[in-house]
Amino acid sequence: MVRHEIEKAIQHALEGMGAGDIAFVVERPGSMEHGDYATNAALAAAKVLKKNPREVAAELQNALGTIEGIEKTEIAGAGFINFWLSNEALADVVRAAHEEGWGTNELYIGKKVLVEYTSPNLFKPLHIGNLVGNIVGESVARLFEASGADVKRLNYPSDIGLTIAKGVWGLQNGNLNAEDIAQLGKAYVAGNEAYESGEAKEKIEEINRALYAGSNAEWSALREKGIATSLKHLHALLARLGTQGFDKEFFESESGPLGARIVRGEVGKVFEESEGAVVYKGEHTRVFLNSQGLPTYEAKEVGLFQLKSEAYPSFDISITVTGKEQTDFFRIVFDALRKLFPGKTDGKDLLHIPTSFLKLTTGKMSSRLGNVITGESLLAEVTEVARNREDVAVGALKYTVLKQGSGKDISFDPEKSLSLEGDSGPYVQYALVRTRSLLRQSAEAKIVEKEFSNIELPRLMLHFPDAVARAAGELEPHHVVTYLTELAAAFNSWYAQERLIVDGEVSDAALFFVQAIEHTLAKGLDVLGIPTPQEM
RNA sequence: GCUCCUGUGGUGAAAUGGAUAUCACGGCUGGCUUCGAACCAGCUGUUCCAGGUUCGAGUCCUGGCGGGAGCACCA
Repeated sequence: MVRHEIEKAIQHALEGMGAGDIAFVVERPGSMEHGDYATNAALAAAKVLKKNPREVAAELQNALGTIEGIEKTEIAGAGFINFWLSNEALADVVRAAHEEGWGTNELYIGKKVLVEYTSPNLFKPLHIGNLVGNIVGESVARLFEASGADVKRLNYPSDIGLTIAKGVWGLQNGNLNAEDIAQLGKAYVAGNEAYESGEAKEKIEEINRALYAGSNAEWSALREKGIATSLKHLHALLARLGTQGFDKEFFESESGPLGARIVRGEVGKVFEESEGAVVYKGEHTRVFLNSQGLPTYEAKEVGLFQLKSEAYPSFDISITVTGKEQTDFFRIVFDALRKLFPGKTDGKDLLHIPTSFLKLTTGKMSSRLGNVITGESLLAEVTEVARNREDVAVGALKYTVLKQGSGKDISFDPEKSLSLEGDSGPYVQYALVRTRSLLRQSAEAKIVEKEFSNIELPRLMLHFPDAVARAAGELEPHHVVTYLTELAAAFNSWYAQERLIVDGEVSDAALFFVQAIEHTLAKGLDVLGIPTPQEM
């Protein structure tokens, strides 16, 4: 890596100038006019040396000597030093893009990372929020993998509780088939209505208690059947979204009782009793066991953590992806977990990734679908706009979710996200498709040995691994999205001006170059979990 | 009320304390006998306000104002 060579040279030069311990960065400059890399080292050193920054820059520039791969350096602005790669170094970038490990880094090498995401309510259709969590979680998992980590994908479905009881009531009352996903959905809706209206509130609560206790064979059987149907359907839908199978699924029916037992054993130590409930007093008080002695969401997290650390005792980082409204909740729960399991949490990272709300902006869609927008109906709607291409629809959806930093709400307009013009998943997919189309057609052309040179695109490709590394380090996939859009735009612009295949002949060097772009776009999309179509 | 998040062109976003704040949409203008027009080329800004820290602030700090979320037995 040329960047490391630059860093080494600067460090060495600074030591010679008596400023060896200052912090500096070598980064991508804001504009390509400022070279391929820039450093603020002289600005930082000037402060320590109490000298004029531009003088320090000149001194530093002289002290750098020759750096492999660097053709030119220049002092600019307040005292930046800009670096330009040599043509040979840029050719190396194109070559590197053909290698297996292109775009990977070693940020998390040797680390075991647990990523829990999606976490649906079984019996209920996958909700838009679940969809967002799935998209973010999958990309984060892939970013960790690209950074050398051993990733375990985890799912934590809710398989017991009021939702399930409503569904079981609906199944029984309507005599519906628990093995049919459509009928299962109807059963939940019916149960929910009956509960809300008061028509069967007591009955459903009775079912709920019986399911927890396992005291009614018929109800329990309906529950089991419904769960199996629901899970199967869930896995099929997630596969369509490009989620690789989960390594493990933990269920609330396991985590609840386990968590309750652990919490009960720690009353008077980590937890205390208050108004008949068992609470944890952290930043503020949270209830872990309610006054009936039943585990709340909090205690279930305790059980879940126990299950996770039994399955993967040597994990280094444990991540939970959920809606951002749970941020505060997780802060306190993680705090409690550290007190509860010091041996299992010391030196480990427990992280929560908050996901944004997806706000649909078209009236058309919400009116057609009503208030409840399921992940599946959204996907169907977007697919229709995407000329019936589900892979393009998935790309549009995922791009929209991943293109911005976490914490902000996402406005999603199915029309605009699939607009024929830029800044969308299909835009990047389209650029990729063009490279692939070029490569296909080149296969039928005569390959000739001919010079080919393009500086612009290799200068951009140079920064691909850094974009992935930064996204992985910050847990912010949008850095990759931004980068890919820029690369796709640069490629499209080049493509509009240049012809590759002329009179049935194509230059071997040009072909090699297009392959490099194809690899970069494809690997970038892949790390986001966005489909990489052959044609559109 | 307390706590956390957030405020950037008409709209949606980007910018690890750095250089002339970068893209996209919409709008206007032009481009398909051409390797794919889901594309390309061109035209349009008080970073909410006021102070402060810094060689340098959209970014950090303080105080306002606006938006969102969370604050005891739901998940």
